[in-house]
Amino acid sequence: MADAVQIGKAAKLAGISVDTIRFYQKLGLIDRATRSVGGYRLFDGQQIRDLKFVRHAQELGFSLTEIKELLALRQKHHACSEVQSMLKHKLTDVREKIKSLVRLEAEFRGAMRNCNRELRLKREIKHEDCCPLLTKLDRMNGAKRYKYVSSGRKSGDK
Amino acid sequence: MADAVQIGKAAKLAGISVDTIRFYQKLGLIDRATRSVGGYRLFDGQQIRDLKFVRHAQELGFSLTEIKELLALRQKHHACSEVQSMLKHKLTDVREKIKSLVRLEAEFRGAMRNCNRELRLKREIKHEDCCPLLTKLDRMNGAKRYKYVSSGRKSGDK
DNA sequence: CTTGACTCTGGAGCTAACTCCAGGGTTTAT
DNA sequence: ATAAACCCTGGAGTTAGCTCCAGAGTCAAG
Repeated sequence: MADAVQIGKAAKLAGISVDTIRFYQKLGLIDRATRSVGGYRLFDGQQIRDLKFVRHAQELGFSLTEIKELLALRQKHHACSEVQSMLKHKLTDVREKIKSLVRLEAEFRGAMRNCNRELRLKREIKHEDCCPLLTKLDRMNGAKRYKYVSSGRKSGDK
Repeated sequence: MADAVQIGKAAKLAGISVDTIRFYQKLGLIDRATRSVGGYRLFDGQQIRDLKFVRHAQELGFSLTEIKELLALRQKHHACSEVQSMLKHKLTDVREKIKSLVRLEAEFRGAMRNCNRELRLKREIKHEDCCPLLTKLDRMNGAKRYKYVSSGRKSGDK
């Protein structure tokens, strides 16, 4: 049962980088890591699971701060209502994002269709009308502001 | 037609902060701003529209870098195919995000339902089982990694 | 001609979430 | 016993997208 692995292995198992694990530890996200005689961090199954927990929660749109709270809630394993209220928030969030994105998708699809059609009729039109996307962005009636970032992991992903 | 406004007014009209406008200008997003005798920036209708364009494009998930490209494409108003390819990319992006979020929403809803049911049966269960969300995060089979940020504008929004 | 509201510049600071580095120690295999 | 492959710490750097500030100039009103 003493499945203690060093940070490199842990990183591989959890699917994050060594530096990131250390970074999480600095933040206090995961702390109770034991050390080997030589001072190496040793991670057991539970801690690997914690790391994965962090990753998954991140995928679900929780910030590291929120994740810290979640982990805390989990420690005192109860407080269902607190988790619930975070959940409710997140759910609202997520629904808004979905709405915006669905609308966006439709607009993009529409823009593409127009674009294609007009490319086909190319010679007959003034070219400024060719890119309805740009026009659309010009005219857009401001949606509720939200942002998301393009999913680029810079490296450590190889 | 000479509807030239100063930066403060422009900011209000475009719905962004003065500092942000200057920041965009530094980035070269919008540059051809004329100046008054005293050196004040003056924005005309087109530039206000440009600023809104930036804001809208941001809402749609374009990064400032991408927006710069979009604006460039717009300048040479054609290059429909280039816009198209950005569009295609974005569309894929957006679809992925929607898929993740929809899955996420379902999970959240499920978690909430469980949570409620179990709260109702409270006395009969061991409390550790109460928060299926946490369990779920523990067990999750890693979705494709992506991130989005919670839509907080810090200030300048008042 | 003074006051107050606005604007200018350059540069520092901020948040999130890492990422990288130097200069060292540890482990393991040969 | 020495090299290769790990690991350690502390701290600096990165990216995106702002936000804030000081010190100074501009403009309109009274």
